[in-house]
Amino acid sequence: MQWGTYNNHLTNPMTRDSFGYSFPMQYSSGSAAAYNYDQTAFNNKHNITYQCGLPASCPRSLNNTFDMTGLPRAGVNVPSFPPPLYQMGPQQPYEGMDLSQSPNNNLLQLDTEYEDYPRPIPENMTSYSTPYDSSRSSTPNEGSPLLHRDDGVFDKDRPYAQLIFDALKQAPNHTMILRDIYDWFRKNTDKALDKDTKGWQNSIRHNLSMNGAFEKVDQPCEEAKKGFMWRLTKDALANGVKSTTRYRSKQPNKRGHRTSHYPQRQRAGAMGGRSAKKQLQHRARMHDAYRSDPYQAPSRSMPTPATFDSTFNSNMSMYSGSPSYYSPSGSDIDAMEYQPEAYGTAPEQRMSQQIFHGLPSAPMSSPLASYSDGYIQLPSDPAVPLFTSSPADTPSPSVSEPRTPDSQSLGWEDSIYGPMGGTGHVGFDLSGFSIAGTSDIPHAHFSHDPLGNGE
DNA sequence: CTATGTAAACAAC
DNA sequence: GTTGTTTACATAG
Repeated sequence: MQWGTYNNHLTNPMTRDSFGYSFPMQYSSGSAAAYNYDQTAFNNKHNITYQCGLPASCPRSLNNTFDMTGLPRAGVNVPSFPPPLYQMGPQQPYEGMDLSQSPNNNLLQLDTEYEDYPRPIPENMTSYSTPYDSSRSSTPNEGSPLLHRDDGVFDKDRPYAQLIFDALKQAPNHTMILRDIYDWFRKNTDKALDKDTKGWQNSIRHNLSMNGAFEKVDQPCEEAKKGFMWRLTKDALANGVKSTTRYRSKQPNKRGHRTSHYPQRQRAGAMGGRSAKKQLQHRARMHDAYRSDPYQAPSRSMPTPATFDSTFNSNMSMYSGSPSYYSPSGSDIDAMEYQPEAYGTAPEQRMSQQIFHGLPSAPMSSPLASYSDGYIQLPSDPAVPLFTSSPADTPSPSVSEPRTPDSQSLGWEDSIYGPMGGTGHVGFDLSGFSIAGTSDIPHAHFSHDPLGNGE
């Protein structure tokens, strides 16, 4: 695990206390208030999304509440600004820790969840507040305690995913637009030194798309050209960014098996454009339910036996009583990537999930049929259980089973989990959803309106 | 084999 | 042209 060699203390522009928590230097590190902070006030529903801003507001606009670092300006009272505890850095498995040898790594981090992520946005914070001004007439890092170039803070040899993680981590709400990420790279890395090639930008986009640590924010910016905002997932914030490869095809490289020069596959990018459109259309409803998950691509095959893996972490929080891995490549990192255990669950429950995480599971079957457009077909008979334990020869669920790796915006506190360690019961978290149509419509449509704006 | 970087096709805007 | 998705391929280890 290459990243295990990185010293996060150096790369993280936070101070780190003896507990491994990181606080922005601007705050008092190690204060009793920080450790004993009552988080209940911040355990509210997190209907705050990263709005592109109030009308006529777009990401790059700064506001008077926060400075360019995203921290409150001096003298500005921001009552709802997250407490220092919110600024804890992730318990990243650095310092030589080998993730592949620690499938229960999260067990060591039971207390590191972020109960309210995304963090609240102050009322008077009108928009995404970029630390980078588009004019770039000056160096936005000047005077900032958070950003220091040329002092070794940013390791220039780290992979893109890590660098993007750093960029987003220190951005307000851990959210940036692509161009700001570009700017961050220009300022803080050497990836962009070669101005003749745009490959580094391509790589950034590739990582944003392919790495589950990054997610698009629901609302596209009003200036369409700026695209969406990208945000760290709460999982990434808690556990750090992981391999982008995790999200790549597990299909063996068929190189050399071709009989023609033309690729025997779906055209590269064909899914991209169309799915992007689909996502635009269904974003509010499905909330990117199937973003960046190659396992559910119709062109891919589901491994057998038909086990639901723990990465099936949909907005419905389909949760097997004994989650199993889909890890065709045998990677433990894969298996732990999207463990839902840390989100909104009590420590003891998470402990249970941890305990059961590694146990073998019975194959699950489901009458659910789903469609690549985000629709899901429910059994017409409500008596039909949605999931049951099944013999291995039971047909597997569709490979296009909708799932929600992007999970930040709703309901993850309210997940209704099935009995842990049971025999295949599952819980659905349908909070935030409504079903358009009637119960006897097989082709039910899950809609989602996190902002309550109507659709 | 995995992790990573890069190129590129492609769609939408 | 930009943004986003996806696949392919090369390379290091």
